Amino acid sequence: MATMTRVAPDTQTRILDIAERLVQKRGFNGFSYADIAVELKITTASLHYHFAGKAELGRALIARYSARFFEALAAIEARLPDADARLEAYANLYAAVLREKRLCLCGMLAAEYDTLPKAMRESVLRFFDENERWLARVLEAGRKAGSLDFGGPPEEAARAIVCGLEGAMLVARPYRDIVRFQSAAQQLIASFTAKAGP
Amino acid sequence: MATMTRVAPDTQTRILDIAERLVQKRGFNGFSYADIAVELKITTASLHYHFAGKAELGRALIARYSARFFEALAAIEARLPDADARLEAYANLYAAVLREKRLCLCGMLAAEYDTLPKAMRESVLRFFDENERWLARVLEAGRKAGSLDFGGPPEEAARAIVCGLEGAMLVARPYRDIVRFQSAAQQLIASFTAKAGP
DNA sequence: GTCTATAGGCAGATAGAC
DNA sequence: GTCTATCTGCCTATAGAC
Repeated sequence: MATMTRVAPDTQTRILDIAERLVQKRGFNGFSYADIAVELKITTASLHYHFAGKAELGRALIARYSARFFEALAAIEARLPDADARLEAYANLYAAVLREKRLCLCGMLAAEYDTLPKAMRESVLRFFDENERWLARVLEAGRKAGSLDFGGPPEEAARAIVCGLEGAMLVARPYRDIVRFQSAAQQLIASFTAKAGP
Repeated sequence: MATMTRVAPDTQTRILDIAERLVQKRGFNGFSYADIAVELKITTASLHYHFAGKAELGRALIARYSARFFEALAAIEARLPDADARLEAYANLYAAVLREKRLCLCGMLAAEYDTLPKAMRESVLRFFDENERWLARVLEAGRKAGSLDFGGPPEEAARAIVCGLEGAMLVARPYRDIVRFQSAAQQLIASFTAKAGP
């Protein structure tokens, strides 16, 4: 069992925390080592001790972000048995990010994809892939159980959900309007939910 | 009546053409005056004669892109009387952009919103606003005519469509997979289309 | 691990000649 | 309109001391 002790985060972790926020808010091309250094009150030279270059830092960011996200998905499965509740919880993961006025890390990197170091590109796509696989399983199970209703293969439905939620974040964020996101997300999920009735 | 004569584009237009492509592919923070200068075979100093700074260039890009987009919307209305056909044509505008491996200009700028010169921000939001207004009118008319079917106010449905299409471009582009976009767009539109039936 | 110092490059921008 | 020349600033990155 994990202990409850919270130790102060080490330098590597703090670098990742700051860099993650900067990428999600300003993009990978919108921040510099200097931004991190100022906030952490160390020099840019010291940053290079922890991460050889921006590309390596970027790779580490995606790896940590993905790992945490997939842990959150596992937690949803452990906590909620129903497919429709799982879908709602999934959308709430996105909402929580938006509430901090951030974009999904990989959504932001998708926009900047053409300018990313090669080492980062593949792992951005794998993030989406794994999201879609998880959603497809949820959707398939929900359809079998009768709580969800949609036509076509669950993989395609899963892709539409990822697209819809990423897009809702992208558009809602500059308006600073969480309601805009919630509305789009709710309509999206509703279009996969079985209608009660005759 | 407009003449059929195509004159060679002037320098301003060529600058805008190149810059537009660069922003849609690489982002506003992902290209420089030097990139344009090389391609146009003039110096960066000359660029400053046509556009005082990058912010002014950015403003001009949004203005031209928006104007053309709204012209395209007017053309759809002139050509297609049915709401469901108009929706499909609307999605095809996005698909045409994606086919050139570009993101929507304002979708890209939405991702970079926090780093944009102030002069550019407002016009990005106005682009989305006007898209939503147009869609809301189409949706409302379609519901009255019976070709479309959805619950809630047309303004909210319109927002969900903009979000869904922007997101589908964002995610599909790094995969270089137009089918991924088409699938998401089709599901989205289908969720607003009246079902034929008993 | 963190620092100072510095390299080398690229960014956006301007002055002034033609 | 376009050029050369130049500026200032920021960027990533490295060498080497502590």
